[in-house]
Amino acid sequence: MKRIADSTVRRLSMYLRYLEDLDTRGQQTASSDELAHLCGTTPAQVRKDLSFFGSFGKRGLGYPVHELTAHLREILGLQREWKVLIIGAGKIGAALANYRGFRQRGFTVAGVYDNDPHKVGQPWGEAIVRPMDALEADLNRDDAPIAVLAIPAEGAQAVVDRLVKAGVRAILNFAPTQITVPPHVNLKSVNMAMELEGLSFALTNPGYLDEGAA
Amino acid sequence: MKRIADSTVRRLSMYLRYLEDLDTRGQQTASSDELAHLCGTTPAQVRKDLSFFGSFGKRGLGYPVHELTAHLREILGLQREWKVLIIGAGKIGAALANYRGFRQRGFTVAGVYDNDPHKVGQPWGEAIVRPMDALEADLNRDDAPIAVLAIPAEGAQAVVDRLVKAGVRAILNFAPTQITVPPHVNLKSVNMAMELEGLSFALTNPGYLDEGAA
DNA sequence: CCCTGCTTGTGAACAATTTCACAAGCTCTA
DNA sequence: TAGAGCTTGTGAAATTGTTCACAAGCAGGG
Repeated sequence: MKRIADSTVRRLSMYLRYLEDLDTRGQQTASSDELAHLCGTTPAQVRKDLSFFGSFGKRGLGYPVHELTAHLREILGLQREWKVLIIGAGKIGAALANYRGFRQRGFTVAGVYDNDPHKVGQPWGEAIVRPMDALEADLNRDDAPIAVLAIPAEGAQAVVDRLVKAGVRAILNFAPTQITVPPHVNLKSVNMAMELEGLSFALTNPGYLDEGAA
Repeated sequence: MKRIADSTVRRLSMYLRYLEDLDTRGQQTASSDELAHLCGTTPAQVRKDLSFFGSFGKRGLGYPVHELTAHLREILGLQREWKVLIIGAGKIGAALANYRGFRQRGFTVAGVYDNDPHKVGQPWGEAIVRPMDALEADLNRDDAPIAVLAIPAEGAQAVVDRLVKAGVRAILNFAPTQITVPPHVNLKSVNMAMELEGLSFALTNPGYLDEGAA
């Protein structure tokens, strides 16, 4: 019954990635210290993060790698398959679909949608690009719960509204604009321009100092 | 002399985007309330964020759109041109380079690098893909301060080490792996798999509840 | 010029997250 | 069985980030 911080979930995801590595290499146990070093955090943080969900470790020994991997997969909801709709048959969507970790983690592309008549009907990975207008009908049939929004900012909100109305319950937004959704829908936004501007800020204001404008 | 939170910088970036919009539309002033609604935050947050850098508003009126736009550009270091190296001539790099906000904000692609002999020498946007081996020599010549890492996880750290040694001072990492850099180098990581897993978690554990494992 | 209505700027209160510090507990050895 | 050496799990403290609440200040009207 406890709220889990977003940052915690992101770290869990990272723990999982490295535990999988260790597991493949046959390592039996890993200490919070080892995990912390791999993931660039602190041992205390690792222990606290995991403790929200149970006691998975053995004192004096560390965490059993294989078991913890399974627990994390379950916590993150990765034992099942997630169908993913990709909205926008451009470079970003292609990058995502090509990414092999995508499928390894149980995410499969259920469909690709675009407005551009030149793209509609073209093969795209293992799918065929479908017209945006088919969204609603397809959704009723397939019931894909996650949508990746990889279209320009203009019109993004309108597409989101359609997705939400059609029953999508989670959206990963790459459009560089603010999107609003009803509270029962989960939204995450990734904004590449924003990240670059963060770097620009850091380079311009070394050490994050306030230059005292006036 | 005050530390600025990462979240604050991201919001500044968002304020700038919407202020530019308002400015193009000829709007003279904007209140913290209006900005907050556009950006999905609170008026108090807007005022606090801006107050770290000065007093840009007029009480009773709001903020002068055009002026504040200029101030934010300066704060974020966007009056100058930033040269960006793209490491990895794949889909992600292409998505970034294609993105029009990229150039609008003063980021220009200074070079694209890849190891794949099939890609080296090919035209790529307005650049020509160069071999990874040319990195060091080119950097001495061009001195590009920002690098975008769009290569697989394997070998990412090695490439980063080379970039750092060659004088790169900011890195935007899309490789799904933990990267370490010396303290004088700025690093931001974007991990698409992690974001999707965050959605999976949210869908699996509605309301972010602790299911009380045992 | 004074009053009303509105909006900023900001210290102080609050909330969330991270770090600390240490008791509890496991394994191995003798 | 007792003791040494580790490492977990977790309340409490510290730190970091957000929200509140209100005095200060500007514009416009009478």
